[in-house]
Amino acid sequence: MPELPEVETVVRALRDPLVGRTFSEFESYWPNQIVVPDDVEQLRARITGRTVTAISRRAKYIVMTLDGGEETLIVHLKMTGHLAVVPTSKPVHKHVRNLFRLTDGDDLRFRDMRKFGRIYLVTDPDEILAKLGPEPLEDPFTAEVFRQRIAGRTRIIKPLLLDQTIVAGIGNIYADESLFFAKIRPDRHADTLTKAETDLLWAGIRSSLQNGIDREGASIDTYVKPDGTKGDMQNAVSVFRRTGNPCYDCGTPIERIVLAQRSTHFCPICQK
DNA sequence: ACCGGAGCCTGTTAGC
DNA sequence: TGCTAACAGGCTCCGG
Repeated sequence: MPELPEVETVVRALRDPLVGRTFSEFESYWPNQIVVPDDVEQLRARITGRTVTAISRRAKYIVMTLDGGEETLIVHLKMTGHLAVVPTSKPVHKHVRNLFRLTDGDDLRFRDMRKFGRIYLVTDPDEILAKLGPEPLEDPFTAEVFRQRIAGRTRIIKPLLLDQTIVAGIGNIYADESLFFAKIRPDRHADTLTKAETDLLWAGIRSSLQNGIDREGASIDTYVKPDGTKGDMQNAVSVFRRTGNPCYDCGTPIERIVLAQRSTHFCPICQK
């Protein structure tokens, strides 16, 4: 499941093959993934002839700026999305849902087994991105800012971490890993955390996400890098999907519970 | 403010 | 062995 580190890895891999390239055609095999504009024809008309001038990431969104500055193409991979630049001559994989043809013999292909991924073409990116909380790895996101953003919140901490308006980019894997780092049980209510615990959680968010980026993502379900190879973060998780296996710190079997309809993994001894 | 549930989806897996 | 049902989950919307 692509979260911030996985999306960052995808963006870095796409930058070289995509920036400077021009869209020449667009083919949609599953138009439901296109949220805006309303119809495929409009999307096709607005991107044809446009050149990608920049690609970046905001939370889990991939943001492609097109020349002229009037259009921004935004893609969210959700659960099983996979975005890659491949030669047009290559057979189209059965899970390719939307295909952007480029002028020089390549395609930007959006593969997505479960069709949860979303495509947006907007003139103002804020239409999609404005509601997001701060980027957890950027300088403005200090421990102080984190404390303020959860101040007064009574919700259970794990679902709170998954709320993209509080902090952007954390998903199920890195929420569990951050809480393990901070030795906080995922079912604690946010208003019971001490300042020291909140600071530790802030550090846990930063270090687990950075570790994920350094290892080029966690290939636990279907996630692979644009070139099809696996990331390495799945080999470095402390608790995620390790149910029943011994905690690396104390040997106690990792437990699995469900919080807000999400499977949640933690060490019942290390995490208080 | 917060919670729970439905919906979007399909490949994999658990259970009969 | 072969079938069905449950499960996985990021995000949005709805009702309470």
